[in-house]
Amino acid sequence: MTNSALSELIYSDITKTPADYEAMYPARELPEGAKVTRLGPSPTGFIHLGNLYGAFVDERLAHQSGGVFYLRIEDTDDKRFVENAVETIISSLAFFGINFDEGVTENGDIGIYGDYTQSHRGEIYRCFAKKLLAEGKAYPCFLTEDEITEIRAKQEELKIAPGIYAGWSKYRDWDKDEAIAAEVEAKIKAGEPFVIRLKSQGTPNASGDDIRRNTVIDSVRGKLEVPENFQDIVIIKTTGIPTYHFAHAVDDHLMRTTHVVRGEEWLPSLPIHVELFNYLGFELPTYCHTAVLMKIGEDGNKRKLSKRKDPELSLDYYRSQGYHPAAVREYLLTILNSNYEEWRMENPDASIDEFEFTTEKMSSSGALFDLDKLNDVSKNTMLRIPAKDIAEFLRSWSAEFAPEYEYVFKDMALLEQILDLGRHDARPRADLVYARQIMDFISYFFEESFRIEDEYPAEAAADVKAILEGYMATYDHNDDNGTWFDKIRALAVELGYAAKPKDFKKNPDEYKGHVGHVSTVIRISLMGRAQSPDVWTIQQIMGEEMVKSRIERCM
RNA sequence: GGCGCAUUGGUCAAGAGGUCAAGACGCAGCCCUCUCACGGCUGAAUCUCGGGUUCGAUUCCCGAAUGCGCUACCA
Repeated sequence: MTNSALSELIYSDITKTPADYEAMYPARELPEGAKVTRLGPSPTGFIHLGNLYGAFVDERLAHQSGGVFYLRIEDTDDKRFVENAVETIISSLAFFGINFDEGVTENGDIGIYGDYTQSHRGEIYRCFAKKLLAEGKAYPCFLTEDEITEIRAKQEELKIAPGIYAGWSKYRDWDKDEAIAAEVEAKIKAGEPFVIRLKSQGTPNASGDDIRRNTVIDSVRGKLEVPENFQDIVIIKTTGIPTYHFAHAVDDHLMRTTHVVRGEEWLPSLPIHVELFNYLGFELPTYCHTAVLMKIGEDGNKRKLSKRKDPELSLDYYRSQGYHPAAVREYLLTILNSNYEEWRMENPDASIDEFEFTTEKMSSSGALFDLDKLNDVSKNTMLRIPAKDIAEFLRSWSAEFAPEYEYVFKDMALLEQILDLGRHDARPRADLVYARQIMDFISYFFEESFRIEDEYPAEAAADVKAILEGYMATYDHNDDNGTWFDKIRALAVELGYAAKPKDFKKNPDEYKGHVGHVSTVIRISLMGRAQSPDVWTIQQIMGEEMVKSRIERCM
């Protein structure tokens, strides 16, 4: 039996040839330098910050170069499928501003390079597997799980590399032994299960200078000396479904991907991919192996690493806390490109599209996720978003994650005023970080959530009634900020408090306290807390009626 | 165990064979100030370790340590 006969025996149903697919999926006509990238999530629906991080690289690379960014569903692992995962993936990413030009969408595929779901592409993979079989670059392997375990045990004993490679599967060299050839043929005809393995040309267990290496340029890491592969890895599983490695080679070639962005956990399998592309006669894409994002424990600053299933790292966590997508994007960019932050300081109002993102500026060591930094970036980002937009954002956030705040959105014009408080001053306030925090920050504006949280300052506790009565006696809602405060100062002096904090500090024995203490009494009566933005401005937003009723309530 | 990748303050990081080793977040103090925030100033804090190359290494080389990853018919 020849290789070709074997390939026919196994894949008699495959009538197309690789050339047919090459013709079906011609090279893309794109401007010079345009990059084609893809995101290939498995459909578990679980997206974390790390996925977003990688997706950003893909998205920026493609859209900055006038290229194409497409979504391919990598569902070759049948055990992992979760219902509605695709919708979740698309909507989560869209929420953070990641949009695809091509590939899988909620309403079917877009683009001529499909199908974009790997489980629908079986025929294509088998066609290329058939080609490798016919060329003697792959072989059917009937080793059972038990046999493989046995082989592994033996290899461990010998202290050599585990796995199936030259010398370990008798099916590898079936064509050199008539008995095995006959066995293979009989097994296939009998319908026994088997996998297709790559027949690697590498030298097993070479060491030192004997290891042949290929030079691959990684866009993030620079020059990589990739050792040659010698493992006969599985390319088609018993189920007829390809492994990631094989699907990657076939898909990224046929879909004409130019840049493969993936986490550094793929680095060890790069040798396999180099050999596969080589065998298949495909041009190697440009790889961008990104560093993995790690996490810092919220309790203290213990260094806690984290991969998947960490709720802290889940995208939904940030959505439910109410971080604005622009803030998360901004944060990700600052850790993605070391020169971004600097650029942002120089171009505070520029669109992120104007920033030239490069893979060379990416760090090759993993960054720890830093919540403090996110919060800082967020409050500055919020400053650039109009109050009207923030109000809308909060409303949709509340509808999805925190319906208990419904009352906040009864009067959107009022909410806008509240959110804009102090944001247009010469030195604008940066109080707004994320939705949950904002809800607390503005809670005193609403009767539903107003409550007295802080105690009156000790210096003025005895005079609360006098202060509030004095305040009401001269209160005029039409006073301007200056007049209003002059009255408080006068009241303070009248009651035996220093007009300025400095006076009190100099002669603490001459006064009960200072204006600050007096105004804190007013502040607490109105806002329930000792710290807040400017009282006069808040009063203007609250309106005369609410001001008076709150003060009187405390008298 | 083997292999791969990584290693500049607490965190993110710039950086070049000779620098007082940028900057940001966080922290501390001071200033501004009716509180807070904003802003300003100041400060504490870093080149993982050991060899080598060199007149000189944080920077180049080699080891080690540490961390992470891979070592599947998972991706």
